Amino acid sequence: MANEGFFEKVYQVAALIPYGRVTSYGAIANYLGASGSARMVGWAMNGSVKKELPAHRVVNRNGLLTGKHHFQGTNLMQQLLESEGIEVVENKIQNFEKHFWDPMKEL
DNA sequence: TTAGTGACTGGTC
DNA sequence: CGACCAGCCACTA
Repeated sequence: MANEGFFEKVYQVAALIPYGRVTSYGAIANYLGASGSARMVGWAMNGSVKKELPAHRVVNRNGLLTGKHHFQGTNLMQQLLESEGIEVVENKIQNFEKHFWDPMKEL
């Protein structure tokens, strides 16, 4: 687990997010040891679709679907989250702490 | 090469 | 408690 670069690790963690769970960019960045570089996690997610990553399970620390704009349009991200049993209202996850998945804690 | 931008976060006012 | 500022690193023009 030392060959991967920053992006590879981001992809790895994102791919490990279990069904019905969500995490934040900061959590991933912190797990990678780059807590101050949460933006890079978001930038890495730029190729999430190509990497087939469940980017819809990754939101900012507020549980807000900040990146939903990068999805196919509009409510696709919210739709996916709701399909997994996650309550989403106005692009915001309800009970975020309850659905939160911490890579540092789970991994 | 320099400058600008961005799927973020934490602290301060 | 809502809004603003600064730090962070990679990529594009």
